[in-house]
Formats: sequence, C-alpha cells, structure tokens
Amino acid sequence: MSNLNFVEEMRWRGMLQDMMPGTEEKLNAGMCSGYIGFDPTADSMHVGHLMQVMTLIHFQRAGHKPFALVGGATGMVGDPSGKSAERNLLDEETLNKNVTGLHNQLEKFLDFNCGANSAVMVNNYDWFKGFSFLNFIRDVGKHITVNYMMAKDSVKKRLEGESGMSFTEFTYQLVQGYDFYYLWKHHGISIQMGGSDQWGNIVTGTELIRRKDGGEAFALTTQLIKKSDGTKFGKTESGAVWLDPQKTSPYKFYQFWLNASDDDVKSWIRIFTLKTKAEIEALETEHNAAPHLRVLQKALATEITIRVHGETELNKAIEASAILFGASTADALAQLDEATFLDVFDGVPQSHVTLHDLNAGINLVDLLADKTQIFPSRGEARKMITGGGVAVNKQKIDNPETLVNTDHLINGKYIIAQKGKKNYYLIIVE
RNA sequence: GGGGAGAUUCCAGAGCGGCCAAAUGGGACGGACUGUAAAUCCGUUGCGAGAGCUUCGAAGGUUCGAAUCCUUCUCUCCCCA
Repeated sequence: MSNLNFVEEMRWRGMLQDMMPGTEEKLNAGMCSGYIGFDPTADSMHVGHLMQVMTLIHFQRAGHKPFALVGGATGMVGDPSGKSAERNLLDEETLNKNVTGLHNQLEKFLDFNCGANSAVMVNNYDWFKGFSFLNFIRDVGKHITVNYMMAKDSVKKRLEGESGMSFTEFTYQLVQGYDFYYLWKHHGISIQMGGSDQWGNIVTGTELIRRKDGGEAFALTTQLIKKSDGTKFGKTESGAVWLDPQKTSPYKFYQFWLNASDDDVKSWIRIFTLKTKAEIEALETEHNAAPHLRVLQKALATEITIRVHGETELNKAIEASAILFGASTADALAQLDEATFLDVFDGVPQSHVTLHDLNAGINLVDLLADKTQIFPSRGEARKMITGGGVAVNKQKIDNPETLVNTDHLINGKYIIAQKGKKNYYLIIVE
C-alpha cells in the first residue's frame, strides 16, 4: 500500500461528495478494486470527464486497483440522470468508434502496467451482448422492485416533467446496476465511484449485489464542479473543451485553464493537478501577493496540458499565447517561420482569397464581409471597424475604406484579421 | 367536445391606424479600464455608404397609410367536461 490515503486525498482536494457507510473503512483495510463508468456519447472525453479520471488516478496512487468501464452497452440505453428529455440513441457503429476513442484516451492517464494495482479497462458490451432480454428480466429484474426504481431522483424528475420517459431509459439504472454486480462477481470490485448525479445508479448496483448474492459493495461520489459565475463547467463559446487535439487544439485547451477565474482556480488546482497540499498553499500565497501574475492559473494550465497533450504541445501553446496576447506586433508575426506561424494559428477559422483580388487591393469591408465571411454583413463590418474593433496583422484599423493589398501578406500568403481582442481569423491567399 | 387568452426583432416584453425598424430590460458583440479577471462606464445589435428596402405566426382583405382593423388558416397556453 502506498502511504497516500485515497479518501483523505479526495477530501482535502474538495472532490469528495458522499460515501456509503463503511466505504472509508473498507478502503483503509487494504487494496481495493474500484471502477468508474464512462459513457461513450462521443469519441473523445472532454474536461467534464477529467474529474472522474483524476479520481481514478488518486485511487491508483493510493495503491488501489482502478477499473475504467466503457459503457458500450449502457451507451445504447442512455442515462436519464440530469437529463430533462429523452436521449437520442447512437447507432452501433458510432458507439464502437466512441468506445475505442475513450479507451485510447484513458490509457494516457492510468498506469496499465504496474503490477498488482495496474489499471484495467472493461467494456460492458462484452457481458451484455450475449445476455438475452428474458434472462435479464429473470435474473436481474426480479431482484429490484419498480417501486425502488421509481423512487430514484432521476426517474422522479422525469415522471413529473412534460416529456415522460421511455422504458429504455427507465431500465438504465438496472443495466448499470448489473455492471456493478458483474464486476463485483467476476473482478472482485467492491466500490463504484462517479459524479454525484450517479449516486442513484450506483446504489442500485450495491442493492442488486446485496439482494442477489448477499454481498457487500460500496459507493463514493465526487462533487459537481462549480463555476463562480454559475455557468456550466467545461463549456466555452465554441462548445465543450475536448481532450482530443483534433477537436480542441492544445492551445485552446491551455487557454481554457489559463482563463479560470480566481475563485475557480483555487478549487480546480486541487482537483486537476497532483500537487501536494503544501505546494498548492505555497502557490496560493504567491498568487495572493501578486494576483495579476495569475500564478495559480499558469500552474494549473501547465500541469494539465502536459498531462493531456505533452510538453511539446504545452510549449507551443505558451508560445502561441505570447504572440496572440503579448504585445506582439506585425514585425513579430513576420519573423515567425511558416510552420510555427501555422501552429500558432492552428484551430483559428480560416478563409481563402485569391491573389488576383489582392493584387488590385481590396477594400477592408469587402475583404471581411464579402470575400471572407468573417462578418455576416457589410454594415456590421463597417460598424465594427469604425468602433475600433478590428485589427489586421495585430495593427488596429479604424477606417473602413482602408485598402488591403500584397504589402500586408505575412510569409507571402497569410493575413491575420482580428475581431475584438480574442477572435483571430486567418486569411489564406492563393 | 365547450369556453377564454395569445403569437412582435436573439430572449423577455411594450406598442393597438400615421410621430414604428418598433419602448424597456436581458443577452450577445465591440471599446475604455484591467490580469487574456471581476466590477464599472461607453457604443453597436434587420439589410444598405446613402436614398431607400424587407420585417411584427401564415395567407388574403379594408385604408391614402396596418405590428395595430376585418376574414381564413396554423400553432401555443389556460379553464370546464
């Protein structure tokens, strides 16, 4: 056993929400196997999943054996927890693709080759695919009453709501409950963890284990991640923040964490980094002494970006940030070699313009509204330019009649347009 | 099945024959300030450089003139059976 105590760790990091009685004692008594389920609703995890991943990491670091369950089967049913409407079902092909994607990502976080407490990945489709409906309702359904299932919050809310709930979704908690039973029976897993919205589903599992085999199993849930401004964690204007670099560039990923508010960063750094309590407190002192330097945000963004994307990508993201937000000028842009330049503007919306148009010189409004769709209308482009909200190659332009020509090209083929401070557009000339 | 209320620009919500491209609030987007923050303040928020043009659930109609009046249709909500 490691000298780290899992529950203590979760507690001081503010990750722990609730445990079943006896859970802590069980965990302190020796190595336990525990699991968390991941729903394959997409082929990549987003930052919202990271809390669960971190939980598994702590679990493993404390000497326990973590299992990650990918819900190939449950994904076909749809978890009603926290959902106000019936979910769309994914087809099997998409589901398989998603399962593979999640699998690959999880492997980056957990150690799958470290002896006794190596992490293990399981897919519940493996034990559900051959399980017939009749056998299921006979062997599993028999042990849980409808009254019990109806009493769950996730079900109650939907019954009271407008849209109702299909039998499929109603069954979800049983299917997930059986996962727990199966893993308990065949892999000796005694604890299921998950977000606080999973409490009901997890408890159905422990109940099933108790009623079916008289066994004992435990539950532990994590806190919901809160944001001080009340908005949902993990979403930006452009949607969810994914771990997959194809979906969210490492630069955007880094920026997401760097932009954490002062209030949020104090809890996030505990949740999303493995820094010790002493290290975090030292950083906080430093942060409070000079808040504008955002020591905490930088530490958080750095550690988590390395974990997800690696050090090379982190350095690129930092470099890109310096160019985009630092006091960089058209000169600095021009000095970048093409590869770095493209890296910096990776993930920035692109548009194309012909060299022919540019040779003649294009009126800025025409360029931004007609040639590219950076602005939806000419009037809007004009207003924004006049209002001082537009820059070309980091240089502010407030005259809508300005002509853009080949003199503005960077590396002979690019123009950077900026709408406001944060919105960059790459115009490629060809 | 019977009775009532309503549908307005991103949202909420005024307007009830010309002064309405449509109050006000919110949101969004810009600007200043700042820490790539919060708060605050300022500006923009149908298209158009402008004249002007197209919008107020849909289609018709009355009128010199309609978001506003009439007819039909579609949809929403509420009450009763």
